[in-house]
Amino acid sequence: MTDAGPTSRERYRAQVRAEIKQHAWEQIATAGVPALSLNAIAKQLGMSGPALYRYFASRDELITALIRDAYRSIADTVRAAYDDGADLAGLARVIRDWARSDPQRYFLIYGTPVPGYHAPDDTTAISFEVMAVLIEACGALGSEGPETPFDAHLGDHREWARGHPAPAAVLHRALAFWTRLHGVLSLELAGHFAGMLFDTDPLIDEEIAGLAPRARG
Amino acid sequence: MTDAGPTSRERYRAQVRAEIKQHAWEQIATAGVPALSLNAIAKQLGMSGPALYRYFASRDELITALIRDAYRSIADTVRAAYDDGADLAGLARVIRDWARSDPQRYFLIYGTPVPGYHAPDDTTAISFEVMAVLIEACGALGSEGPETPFDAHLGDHREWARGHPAPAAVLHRALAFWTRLHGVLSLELAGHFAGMLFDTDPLIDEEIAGLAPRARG
DNA sequence: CGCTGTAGTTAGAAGCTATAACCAAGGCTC
DNA sequence: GAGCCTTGGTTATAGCTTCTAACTACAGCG
Repeated sequence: MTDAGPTSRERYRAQVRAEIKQHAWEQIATAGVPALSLNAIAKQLGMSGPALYRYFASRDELITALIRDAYRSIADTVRAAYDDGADLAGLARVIRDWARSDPQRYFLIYGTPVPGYHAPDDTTAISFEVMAVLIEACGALGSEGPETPFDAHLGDHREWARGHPAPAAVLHRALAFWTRLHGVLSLELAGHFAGMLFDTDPLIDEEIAGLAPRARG
Repeated sequence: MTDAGPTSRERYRAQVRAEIKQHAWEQIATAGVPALSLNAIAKQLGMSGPALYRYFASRDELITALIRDAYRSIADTVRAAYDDGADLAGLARVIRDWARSDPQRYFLIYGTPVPGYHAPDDTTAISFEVMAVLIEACGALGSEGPETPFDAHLGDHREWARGHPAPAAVLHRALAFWTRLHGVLSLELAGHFAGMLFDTDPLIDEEIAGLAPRARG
């Protein structure tokens, strides 16, 4: 009992902040980030306008908190799946399920960037957690086959992988996993496949399966 | 001289509309779509507020016009490159150059969707122009190799390609070209490779080169 | 010359973010 | 327990936004 834990005020504050974020997610899911209104959230919570600024200093700070939570959520999801023994195909499946469960949350991370905005450092750290899992999962596939020029280039610039000691071909695969999955997923979620009545799951599966070493020789 | 051509009023109107869009593009490029302000544009043009509504009925209508122009621009760019003899690698190059020249314009088409918004029909028609070029360019690669299950699935659902008679494997390749290129490009333009000091061009080149028939067997 | 339609104006409603000033109540210290 | 001080809430207000309404002036056509 050296630390008395959160005080009742702290607990209340955390509770209200959570409720605010909850309503914010609902607004974003139904109308997108531009329509997010602090005023409307305050009314929904029964308090009037500026009271909300006691909990979030600005609209940007609220959105930043949402972005942080989104990163945390996908990183935990990917980590949990990997610890449960998921391979690359399995990781692709949990990520696409995560994205489809709330497309606007996915786009909050991977969608249109705001020119001025710079994500806080800790979110890039969380983002690397995901990349670390991908690299490990790609490493399980082995790395025979000749090294391409781009492999060598990546091997010389592995600061983006925090200097991860995996073979360059593995880094390349992790990167391609990310870009291929995002390519299909973001176009699908953005509705660019609307009117295209095919099933996107097999496309994702094939794109990911194509990352296996022999297919890249 | 059966048609007297545009009257001076029509020419003036078209001119002002063009100037409005010009300023809108500048605002979007520097601050993103959410910061687009009709009021600010009107002031920049020396007219006061509501005058602008004589030219665009609403903010949404202006944005829709910009979206239409963006689609028109990329379709013309791709078409011109193809007519100049560009292959898939060349098409990838012109598209990525087009996107990098104005990332926010690219994201206006392929970025975060607004939940309620539905693009007008003619833009999807323009979008198909691009797809038609991609399908033709992919057809030049030939289509030997076994047909995958997803190939067959695509062949049965070719309404998205307006019933284009290309072999299913070719349709598949055009689709993968689009998703792979968008995957790398959108992550790069969104800044998710910031801090990753490698060159993305070779990654795009390899992803596109990997579409060649023998690599998919 | 006169009429009509168009381009512009100002005023104003409703909404937003955000700040300022104020008030009530809960918890900590003495 | 009394008093103070932090915290959570209020209302008022500034300044911005989109957009409508009502009005004016002008340009072009018959």
